[in-house]
Amino acid sequence: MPELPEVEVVVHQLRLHILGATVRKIWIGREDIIRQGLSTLGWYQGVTLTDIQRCGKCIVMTCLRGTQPRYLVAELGMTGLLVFHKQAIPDEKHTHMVLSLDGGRVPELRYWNARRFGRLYFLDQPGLDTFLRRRFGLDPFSASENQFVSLVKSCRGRMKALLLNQQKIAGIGNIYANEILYRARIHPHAQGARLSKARIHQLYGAMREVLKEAIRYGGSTIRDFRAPDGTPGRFQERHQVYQKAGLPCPRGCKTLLRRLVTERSSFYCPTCQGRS
DNA sequence: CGTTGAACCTGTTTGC
DNA sequence: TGCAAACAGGTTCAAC
Repeated sequence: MPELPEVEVVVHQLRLHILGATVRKIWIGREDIIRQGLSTLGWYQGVTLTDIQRCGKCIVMTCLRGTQPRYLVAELGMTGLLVFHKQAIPDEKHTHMVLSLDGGRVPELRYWNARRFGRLYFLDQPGLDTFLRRRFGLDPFSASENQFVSLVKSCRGRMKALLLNQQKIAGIGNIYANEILYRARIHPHAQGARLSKARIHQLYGAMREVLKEAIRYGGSTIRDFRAPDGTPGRFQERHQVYQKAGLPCPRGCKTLLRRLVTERSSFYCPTCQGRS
């Protein structure tokens, strides 16, 4: 569910509603949802949320107590949600954390996750630095075109795999990898190193356009995704290829879209997205 | 180092 | 209808 655009939408709403709020109480449903920092939980009582950012697909909240910062990092995985009200979640049994807040526009923030592929991390500054360094490569919006060209040129593997590799470029998941490659007319199995500079230029533009447009439409809701206020995304209405195998190519080339089942599902047009 | 596939979980959809 | 298999937005680890 949550790839860069969805996380960006979440962060935007969190900033509007809970930035500056104080954490009165933290309720944890099951402790194994916390991958790091369980023993530091007590420290967070009374902290103020002074900054909220997206890093890759993670939400990073700065928690200040006096002048000391620590961080709460939420990883959503496939089914994770951060929401303001219980009405926004399908059921109560997968709520794993509730922050009770003072001084924000909403009284609480809930972390819900049915499949529990995502986790929570309570980190100090060095812990956060290590976490970010080990995990995330270039950011699609901060990376220059030259940096992106070097990255692609150094890739001996498949382009789809490169776009999904968070340590190389952070934030893109299966939906947007497919949509980006379709827009750039590049085959999911094209070898990065063999693409011309002109085609990498296309890809760089397609990546930023698709992600930007998806943010503008509130992300994609396939099933569970909601913004914190409960609003579903609308970008799924604009998907060109994702989960559309068997339908005609939207460019009108009369070819039927296909699905490759190696790795994770790749959806593409065999005519528009020629190899290499 | 790069690639592939399985594993981690739960829920929903599909097919017999 | 009933049940099993397939599949789902992600990450990580082992094996090659």
